[in-house]
Amino acid sequence: MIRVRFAPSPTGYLHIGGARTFIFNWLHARHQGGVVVLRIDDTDVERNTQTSLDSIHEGLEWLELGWDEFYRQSDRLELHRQAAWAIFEKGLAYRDFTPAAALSENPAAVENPGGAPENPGGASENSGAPEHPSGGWLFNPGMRELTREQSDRRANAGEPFVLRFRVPRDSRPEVVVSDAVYGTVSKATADLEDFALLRSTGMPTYHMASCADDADLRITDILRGQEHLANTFKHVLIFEALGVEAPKTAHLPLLMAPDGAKLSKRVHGPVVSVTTYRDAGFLPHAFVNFLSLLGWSPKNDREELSRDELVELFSLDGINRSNATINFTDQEPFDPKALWLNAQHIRTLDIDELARRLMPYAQQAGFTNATPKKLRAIAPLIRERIRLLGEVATVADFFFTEPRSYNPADFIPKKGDAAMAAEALRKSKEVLATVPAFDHATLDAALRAAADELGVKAGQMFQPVRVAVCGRLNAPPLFETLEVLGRDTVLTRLEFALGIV
RNA sequence: GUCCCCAUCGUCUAGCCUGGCCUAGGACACCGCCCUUUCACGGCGGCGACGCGGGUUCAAAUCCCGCUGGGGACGCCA
Repeated sequence: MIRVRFAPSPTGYLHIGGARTFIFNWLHARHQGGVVVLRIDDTDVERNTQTSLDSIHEGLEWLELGWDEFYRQSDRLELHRQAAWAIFEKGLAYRDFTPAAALSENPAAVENPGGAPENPGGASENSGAPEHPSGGWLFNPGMRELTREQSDRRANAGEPFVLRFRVPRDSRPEVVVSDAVYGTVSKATADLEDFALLRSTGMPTYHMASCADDADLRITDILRGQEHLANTFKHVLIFEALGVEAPKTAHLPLLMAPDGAKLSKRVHGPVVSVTTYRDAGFLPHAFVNFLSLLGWSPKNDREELSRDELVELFSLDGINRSNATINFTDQEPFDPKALWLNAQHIRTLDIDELARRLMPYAQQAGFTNATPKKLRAIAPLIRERIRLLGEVATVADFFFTEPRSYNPADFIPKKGDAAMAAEALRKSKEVLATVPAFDHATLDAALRAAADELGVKAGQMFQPVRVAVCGRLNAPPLFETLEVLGRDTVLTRLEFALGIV
């Protein structure tokens, strides 16, 4: 049984990259009838916020995909600590008593945490910490060699320490990872630093908590962003130290912003937030469909895929290795392809569902008279004309409110003048006041006959009427629109327009 | 700086592993035409890419090497 997990840390809202990782996990699990675990990786007490946790839930729920099991790492700290000490007992980890403060006093360590010496010649005087022959911090001096007795004595005396993994640089040349996407990737142990397992506060680090939980929750497959590929070497070491089999991994290519950098909440702002998509009127599935195509392909030229098709077609083999750029600007926050896919999915919705999904957006637009019945009547008229559900506000406004600010020039038909427009309006009003029924067929016949009588083309007849009832040049088909609006409203607007032309 | 990864139209991608069917396919966007009472939908067509340089081979987008470019990771963050 496949078991996957999505493990966000509650330090910001759910963004597109996180959503995609979740979607891939979900698809991978559902494809083979597996289990989806949602695990909140909240071991960084300093940065966790309830707002963020709520945002993650809100975002994931909106996707309408669901998950099967839920955990919070903060509820499982004892497990993580036990795992860390078990590694210590095996001699595979050691206490590092180097004060955290000493490190932050070192300007180079703060401004240049990567370890690249700004002044190579003076690097050694910075800390005296062992560095990789070609740069890069490996471990703090003296700590690795402490005997168990010395270590215990200092710990018992209350001296704070962090527990570090003892990377076996002497006994083992490299760590090899077999990734479902990137293939066999290896890293020399000489390039791996002694990473922390437990902080001086006793809290587990991400590496420790993540691995201990993956083992305990029997996670079989890990799908996550490629930024974690380098961490995987450390994790392999932890799993081995724990004596468990490491889960299979599949690292996903990163989602990039148009500026070329990794998508980030901090620099790219709300345009990458899942709720921004929801609020604008994306259909959850269209959003899922769009993200599923970023870094993955069914390889059969299909793009519009239903949820079942996605589950059916999804395979790790279809995941690419190169990063994908998602297009957005401050003015247009949505990738044109996402917009197109959303429009496509809107068109496949049946009218009742479309009307139902339109309701919140109509209310949001302030259309207090929006009823399910009215939206049901309008939905077919705008289904092919909106890309976002939120566009109901601008495309269907005249169904709910009186048109304002007419542009008199709009009334003038092609190859016509104001007199022709006024004539068309007068005639229409006369005909529509007496027409036996207010339905498409009757309206069509009556208005065309009226145009003939006036000696104008149908288009010249319809344009002034359309502008009178809709307030603008471009609108849904005229007869259906008149039908939905009803005779009284239409007559009133025609009368009003007559006063403008 | 060190390590790891990546490299096909503006963007998302197919093709690469198992060289020839590739005068490189699809989609979005853009442009044009058609349909049409406007808009939209739809249909048709156009524009547009194998980063560079060496190899290997009868033959390379596909294999190898180098270069360049891009990204990521190097924390008592995740």
